[in-house]
Amino acid sequence: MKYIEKLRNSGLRPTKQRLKICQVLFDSEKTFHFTVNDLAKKIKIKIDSNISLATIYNTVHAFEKKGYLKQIPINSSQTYFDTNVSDHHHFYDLNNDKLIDLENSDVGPINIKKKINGKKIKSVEVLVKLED
Amino acid sequence: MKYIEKLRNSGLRPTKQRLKICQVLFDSEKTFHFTVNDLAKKIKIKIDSNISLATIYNTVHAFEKKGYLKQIPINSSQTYFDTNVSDHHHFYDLNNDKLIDLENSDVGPINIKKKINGKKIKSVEVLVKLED
DNA sequence: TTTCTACTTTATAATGATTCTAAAAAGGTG
DNA sequence: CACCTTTTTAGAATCATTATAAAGTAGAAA
Repeated sequence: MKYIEKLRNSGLRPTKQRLKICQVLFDSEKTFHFTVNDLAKKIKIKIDSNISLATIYNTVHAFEKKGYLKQIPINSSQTYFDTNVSDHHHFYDLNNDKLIDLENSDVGPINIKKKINGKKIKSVEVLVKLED
Repeated sequence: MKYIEKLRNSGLRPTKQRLKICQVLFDSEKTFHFTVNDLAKKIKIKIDSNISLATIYNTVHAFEKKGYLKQIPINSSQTYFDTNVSDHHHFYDLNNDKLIDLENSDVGPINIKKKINGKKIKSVEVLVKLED
């Protein structure tokens, strides 16, 4: 099945639970943003099965480390993840805590002129806060 | 004293504790980044007095709401604040969890081309992740 | 298939930052 | 000073996340 490779690449055995998590994460047409709690609910609804939070955390973190998921840099009580792993940015609507993708092409090139000794840039992420 | 106005502007009475917090936050030559825990330690060392965490949280949040402090958008178990409230950005060194200011002039203009219906932009923040 | 071992899952406990609470203390106005 | 409101504080509560350890499963090898 198509998710086995993704799991193995992430250093995880393809178990029933993990394949179900993959289904919810990667089977949908559109990418989406989620917290671990959101994901747990979605799994319960879509797959009608209870997977323990520990397993979900474990799987999500492995995917994140491997680049199959991205963490969204934002201050919130929960950690937000994105199934869109392309190079892009976010709007954050302060009035309802919703995130909206901002494509790279909608921001234009960002040129970081300052260099830090011995360090290289891993990512450049823009967060645009919105209000009414 | 110079911090009384800042406190009153933030809707807070100038109490002994809050004036001490102001001293540590705003008396230094350079701006700095901190977590509430960092700040509590700094107060203990510099002012040699114990102010309860509840009071520090309360004061920091009031200043943040009023714009005398900024929250730094980043995923971390603790919330990071910045006494530099000018329009600027950050490097985040993943190897040691340290933040470094990135002045606006080191990034160049950022042009957000996408508009969201009925919403206005409150801030545009760039986070540049660094690694060895 | 059977066995064996390492990896998984899970419920539950532990952790740690932040928020809440309620009683005692302090601010500040008259 | 008197009074009332705000504040401080220690400690409890909350809540996301991580750790634990016992029972289950994957998968390689015989």
